[in-house]
Amino acid sequence: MSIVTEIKPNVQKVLSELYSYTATTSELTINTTKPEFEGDYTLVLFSFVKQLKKSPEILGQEIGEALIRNSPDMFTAFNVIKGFLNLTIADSYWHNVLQTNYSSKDFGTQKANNKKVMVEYSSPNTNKPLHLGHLRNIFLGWSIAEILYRCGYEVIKSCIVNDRGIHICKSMIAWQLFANSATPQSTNTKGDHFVGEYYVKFNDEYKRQVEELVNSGIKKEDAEKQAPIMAATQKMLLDWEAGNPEVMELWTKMNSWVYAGFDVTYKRIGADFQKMYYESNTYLLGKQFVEDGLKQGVFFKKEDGSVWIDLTADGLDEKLVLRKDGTSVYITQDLGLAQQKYDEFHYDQSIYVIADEQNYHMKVLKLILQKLGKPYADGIYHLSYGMVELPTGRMKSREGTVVDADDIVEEMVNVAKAKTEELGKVKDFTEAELKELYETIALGALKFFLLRVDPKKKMVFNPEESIDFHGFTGPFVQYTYARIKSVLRKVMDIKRAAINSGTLLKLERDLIISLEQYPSIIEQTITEHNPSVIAIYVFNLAKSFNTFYTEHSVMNAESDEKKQLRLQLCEMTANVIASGMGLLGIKVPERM
RNA sequence: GGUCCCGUAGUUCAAUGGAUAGAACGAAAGUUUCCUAAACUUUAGAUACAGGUUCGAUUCCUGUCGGGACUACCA
Repeated sequence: MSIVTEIKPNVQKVLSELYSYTATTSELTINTTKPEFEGDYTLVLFSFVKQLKKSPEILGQEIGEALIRNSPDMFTAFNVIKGFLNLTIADSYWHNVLQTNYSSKDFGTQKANNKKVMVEYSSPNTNKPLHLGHLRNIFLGWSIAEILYRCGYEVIKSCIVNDRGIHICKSMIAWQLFANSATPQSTNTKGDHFVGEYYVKFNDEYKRQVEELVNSGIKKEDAEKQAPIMAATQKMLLDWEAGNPEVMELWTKMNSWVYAGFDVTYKRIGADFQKMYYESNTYLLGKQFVEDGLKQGVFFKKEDGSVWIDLTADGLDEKLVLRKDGTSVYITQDLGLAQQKYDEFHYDQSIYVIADEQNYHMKVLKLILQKLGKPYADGIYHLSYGMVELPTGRMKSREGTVVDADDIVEEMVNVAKAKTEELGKVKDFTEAELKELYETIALGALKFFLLRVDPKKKMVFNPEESIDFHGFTGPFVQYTYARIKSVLRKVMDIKRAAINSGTLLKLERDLIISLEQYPSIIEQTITEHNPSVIAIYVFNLAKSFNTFYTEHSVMNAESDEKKQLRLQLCEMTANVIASGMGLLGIKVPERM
């Protein structure tokens, strides 16, 4: 139980005893005490002033005295400033926190809870390589899955691959036209990049053809339809839908190139999936919903035969669910896929990591499922995240301003290498160890950078400035860990006795207080679906440790008791850093 | 037009309605005979604007200005 949840019943008891007032837990506001005041945690008194008809000063005095009287083991001092009751928690309490948890590797995590949750993330198109936006998605999805897993959920990571449609045909057509049978192997190109090149070639050629037609006097709108390469693409899509063997073969071949490329990237950045869905298999799903929906009166049919749902009462619009030609649209497929996932896994929750441009779409999806009375509808959660933008604005593939995922990882690795060599601290590492270290630091920096911001908010990535290993970064936290391990390596053989007494110094105390908050931080992360809470926490913890470490020696502590205490502090800090970073998908190096 | 999101130091990000709005980078100045200086310490610097709600507002409400997303029988 966290210190805050322990303080609350004590306060409730006091309020009841002194004033016969019953306070609910949520009425009590308890914050950490600001550094400029004396105390560890602070009870905000203003909310009781009116009901209890006493001044904040008197209330604070009376409550403070009663708390110490009732629980001298927990509270040792208090002071009242304005409407704030600052409480000092007993050293013995903090000692106990440390003693109980310092060697635990899974402090803050939880036992199995028999809940099953699906996390769908990444969800790429198979016509181009992954970019920075995908990385935010992937790191977020992986992290939230890991956090839930470590907190007792059964987690199924899934991915819906957008492997069909007009955009896929575009790269296929361009390959037919321009590739001369070239392959990733023959050109020594990573498969997803190889296919992506043809997607770009398509657009270049398309633009050229449209321009040519416009110059010959055709209206732009018509030119866009008439361009031969576009007409060929449209035809290919029809052929694909008809199952034309030649087209299917090309499609299979090119997609396999892309998958081989994705696999390399996924492996390098540590992404994994238990279940892959392919849109080519799911795009016809969902039609059963149309029947059911019409029968239930949730959907209605227009004169032309198209089927709709009226969501105006919910503040949304009318939404099409079936075209007049009887084919399904995107939302229909998603209805079908949600059902298929449920049939397969019977999830309690289904989290979709999808960019915020689809907020409306996801709202509609959930709403329709609720209206259809699907038992799994309420468990659907859209983990919406903002776009990653460049200083110049939004990334646009057509303008070539997309930051490629593989490129940025490689660049980070190069910086990690250069910086490591410059510092020269690991000259005895083998080649393999160095390579691993560079990857650890590079991905640590990148993941931390993308995860430290609230997912809901859009963020800016500055290619020059974002590659930084100082300050609020992954490498800063990793470095703190490496330093601690360096100390601990030196005392491997020392037995650590239990330390239960002794006055804690300010910086020792600050560190324990911070460590104690870790479980609550994880809980907050889950309720908010927001890993940035952990990133911010773990950074502050590292900072807190560094301040302590600079000020107080561990090896040459004032007494053996202090030395033991600080070793425990070191070990617990290292464990929490490793754990927290692990929840973000970031490794921590023993040395760097 | 309608719906929704966002405007915080020069820049990138924080702040369950709580104290004097925190960090980081950048700028300026310091710290190493001592456990890793990828560190630590200090200084300067911000809530777009106008109202309202209340003991108290960056946070909630209204309006203005500015930015973005969505609003396809595209996915």
